[in-house]
Amino acid sequence: MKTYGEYCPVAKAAEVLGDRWTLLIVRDMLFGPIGFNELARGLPGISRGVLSARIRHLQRLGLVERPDSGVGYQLSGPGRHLTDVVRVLGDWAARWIIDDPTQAELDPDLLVLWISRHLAADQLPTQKAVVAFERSGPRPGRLWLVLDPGGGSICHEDPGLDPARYVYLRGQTAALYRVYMGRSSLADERSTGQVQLSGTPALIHALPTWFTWSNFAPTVRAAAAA
Amino acid sequence: MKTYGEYCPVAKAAEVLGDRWTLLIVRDMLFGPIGFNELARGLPGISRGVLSARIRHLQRLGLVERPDSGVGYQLSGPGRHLTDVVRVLGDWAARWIIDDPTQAELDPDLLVLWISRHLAADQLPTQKAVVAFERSGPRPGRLWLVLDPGGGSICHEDPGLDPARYVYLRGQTAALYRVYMGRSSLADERSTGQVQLSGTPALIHALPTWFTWSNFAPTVRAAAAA
DNA sequence: CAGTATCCTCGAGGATACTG
DNA sequence: CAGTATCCTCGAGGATACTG
Repeated sequence: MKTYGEYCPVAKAAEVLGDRWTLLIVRDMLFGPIGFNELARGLPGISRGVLSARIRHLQRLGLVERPDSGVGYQLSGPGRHLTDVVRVLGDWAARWIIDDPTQAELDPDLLVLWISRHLAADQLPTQKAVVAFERSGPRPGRLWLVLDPGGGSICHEDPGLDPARYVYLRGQTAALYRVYMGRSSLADERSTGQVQLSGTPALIHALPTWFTWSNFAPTVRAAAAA
Repeated sequence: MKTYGEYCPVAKAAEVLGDRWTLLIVRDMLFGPIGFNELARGLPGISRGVLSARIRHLQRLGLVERPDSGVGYQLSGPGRHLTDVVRVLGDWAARWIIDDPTQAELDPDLLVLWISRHLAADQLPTQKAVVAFERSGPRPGRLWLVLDPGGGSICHEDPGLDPARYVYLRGQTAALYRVYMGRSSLADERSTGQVQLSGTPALIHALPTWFTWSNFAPTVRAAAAA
């Protein structure tokens, strides 16, 4: 990283975190240990070379380390203290900057990935259940999120489980992004028909309890209320 | 700025603040309205073209505006909320990153500029007083800080005021940087002879009350104590 | 004081293919 | 899965001189 040559903590922080992608890598490591390819998947557009260089740089600074398991990476003690930094940056942008998503930002894979990273661990179905995301609009497509008490996993093909364990979530990607970011609620989007749930009634009823949505949704809601 | 194409507040914050120099420009605007050349002086190494482009960008985003006076720039409402962001970033680096200054970071002009921006407004001398900074070491030199109740101004020539209103602060730049950043105290550096005060006794006695030092000094001290 | 205009270089990083 | 290696381009931004 280019330095500033200033003996100032703000300049130091900018040197450490100011490289392109670095802050987003830290953000994605805040959820716990994560592998190289999983990081790459969550950062569309990053090249493998850059991701590799960033991780090595963060390791050299002592902010990222190998987990005891030896696979993937995790934040070190000092790195975990970046939680506050990421939260404050995100809260600021959620309050003052963020608008509706642009067309280019409507990445359905990323959305489902993020949704799958924000699950209510204690509310998940005791028996495997499948949320089938079906997006309408310009580029229709499907994704399946398989949930069990241990968490969720994303499939690009129908996992082919018991049909009674499916719930279908249909709508435009933009509508689901709004729900995720706290610009609207699932209930609102359902009542306006932007998002439709179908499938097993018990699962339709339970689905809203599974997702906790974006960490910044409360701030977005507070900003909208102000 | 390059975008990330992600609908995420953290990515948005990184897009807005992630350009080289931007965060430091915001930092220097947090003290109140400031002019173009004054900004450039506080950011050694920035080119006038880049500074101009950054300011215009921040204006377009609505984070920076012209003060009512029409001269210089100031943060807007949303921009002022970056106070938290800058503080958290700096606190993190002050706690986990910052070390003693490197040789390249020992810029005496910048140090005196920063000292002059952190004055205890209600403790300043009622009559003009001059702090003459005399640095020893590889590149000796002098700077004069003229204080009055309205604040301070830096001179590169002896302002030639009443000699009874002078206090001389001698030492190596590194020692004064340590004091500024909270890695040591003025009293400590004086007791070890790293910094020497001479001149009018009443001013020597009063001098420690004039300076509040870096905003991050308390965090640096807390980190050292831990 | 407060910028704008021009030139020029270097390196950041995207794309891609490859390896263990 | 987890990276490394290579190529290539483009644009960021430093240096400098100039203007109102």
